[in-house]
This record gives sequence, C-alpha cells and structure tokens, in this order.
Amino acid sequence: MTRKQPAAARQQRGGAGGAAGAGATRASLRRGAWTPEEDELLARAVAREGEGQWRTLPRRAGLLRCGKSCRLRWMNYLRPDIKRGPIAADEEDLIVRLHRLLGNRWSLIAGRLPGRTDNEIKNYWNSHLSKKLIKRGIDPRTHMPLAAAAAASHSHRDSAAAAAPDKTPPPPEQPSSSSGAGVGGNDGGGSDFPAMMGLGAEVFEGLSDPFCALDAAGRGGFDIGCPMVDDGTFSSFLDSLVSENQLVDYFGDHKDAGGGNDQAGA
DNA sequence: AATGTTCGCAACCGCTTCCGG
DNA sequence: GCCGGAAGCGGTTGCGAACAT
Repeated sequence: MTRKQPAAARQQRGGAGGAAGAGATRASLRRGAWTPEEDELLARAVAREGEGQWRTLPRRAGLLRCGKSCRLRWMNYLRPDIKRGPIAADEEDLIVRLHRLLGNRWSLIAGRLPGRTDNEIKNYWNSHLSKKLIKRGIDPRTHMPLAAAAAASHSHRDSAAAAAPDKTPPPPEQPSSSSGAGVGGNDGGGSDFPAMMGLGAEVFEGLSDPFCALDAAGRGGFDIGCPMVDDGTFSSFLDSLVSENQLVDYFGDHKDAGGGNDQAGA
C-alpha cells in the first residue's frame, strides 16, 4: 500500500481531451482522479442528503462530475465504513470460498466482507489470488486443478472442433461474457457459473437446489422453474459454507506460513 | 544512475436490471 | 405490457510506484 500515492495526487486520467464527443455538458464534466476538495464536497452532500439520487447529486453538491462517478467514488473510497489496509488471511480465505461458489459476483462477495468493496476484492482477486491459485495448480476460474481444467477445455475443444474444424471456439469455462452479464441473464446460467463446474455436489448439501439458492442472492433466477430463496436463507447458507473447512485444498499451507497474508509482500 | 518492466489500484465504460410512469 | 431513466455490476484501462536489469 505504500506504493499508492494519495488519490488526489494522481494525474487526471482521461485527460481533458478525453471527454471528447457528446455534448457540451458531458465535455464540461471532470474526469480522472478526485481531489480532496471534491471528496469533501461529495462527502458533505451525501451526509446531508443521503445516498441515492446519484444523477442529480453532483449538481447539488457543486461537483462537475457525473453521478456515476460520484457513486463509485463514494462506494469505493469515501464511505465511512470502508475498511482500509491489507486483506487479512481469513478474509482471503473467505474470498476464495465465495468465489468458488459465486464466480465473479464481486458485489455479492463483497457483501460478505464488511468494509470491503467489490472493486477492492475484484482487484485483489485479479492481482493476487488468481495468481496464487495458479501457482498452486488451481484454475482460478473453475477452481479445478489446472491439469483437469485444461483437459476439460481440451475435450470441449475437440468436440467442438469436430463440429467446426475451422474455428476455435472460446473456452467454455470462461465465465464473463462482459459486464453484469448472465447473472440474471437467464440465458447464461451454465457458462456463467464457472464455480459450479468444479464444485462438488457436497457443497450444496442441505439445499434442494443450489442454482436457485445462489441466484436468489444475485438478481434474477435461473429459468428452471424453481422457487426463490430469500436473502436470509441464502445468507445462512453462505455462512454455513464459509465456516466449513474446505480451503485446505487451496491454502492448506499458507496459513502456517506465518501471518498468512502474503499480500503485504506481494 | 538510468532505463525498462511489473504491479497495484482508482476510475471509466458498457451492459444489465430495476422501477416508476 | 411497454418505455425510458436511474442504479448497479463486472470488465477493462491507464497511471504512478516499486522493482529489476
């Protein structure tokens, strides 16, 4: 963390010219790094009026930012309950467990980690945990052993190739089509659940239909005609899962490796 | 010491979902 | 039931710091 300079010191990202296009309104909006003054204005506005109404909030706050940018800044940086500092070993374990269950549903995962933001977890996953899993021979997308994952991918390719020898289809285990894709997008149920692929049925013991349960925590529902599970149920479900001692497969030794949090050094 | 490369993270972008009219 | 605006989400980008050569 010492590497990071204060946000305010960061240079403007998109650059003045970046806002090209659109109308004058858009062009006049500031982009890039937030200054302490802007942070202050935003924090005061949210304290005064509460969260929400992001579209109009910047104007009322006297900010030349789009509402989206304000929301993001508040959610990821200014919120008072945000926990600073390195991800602890237990948090790391939890992230891996939840990712195994939920895939790249960062907001859902973040919801189980008080004080952590989806952006933070996403970044941490991409820069630390995925590499860590790979180093341990585990495919971070499917949570399967890399060899098995490769084999599965290969066999998929083979069969696909048989059908269409000219083309190399995208790896089926890649979850993210793009954006919030698939979560509620009832079309992508299977491919959107990389976690499920490597997920043993034992994980869902006690749940009549894990797909329904999982998705209830998300947004929509899989179009497989199952009743929704309320958030409380899902919550307890996750609690029970994350308390299991399943992570030996992943970080069985890292906890012993002193402090466990190698991200400090990473 | 200078230069190149890698890493970490804040912010942006595009898409989907939700919700009210 | 349809439509449009707002909010939310996940992927990607770009910058600066740290590290390696």
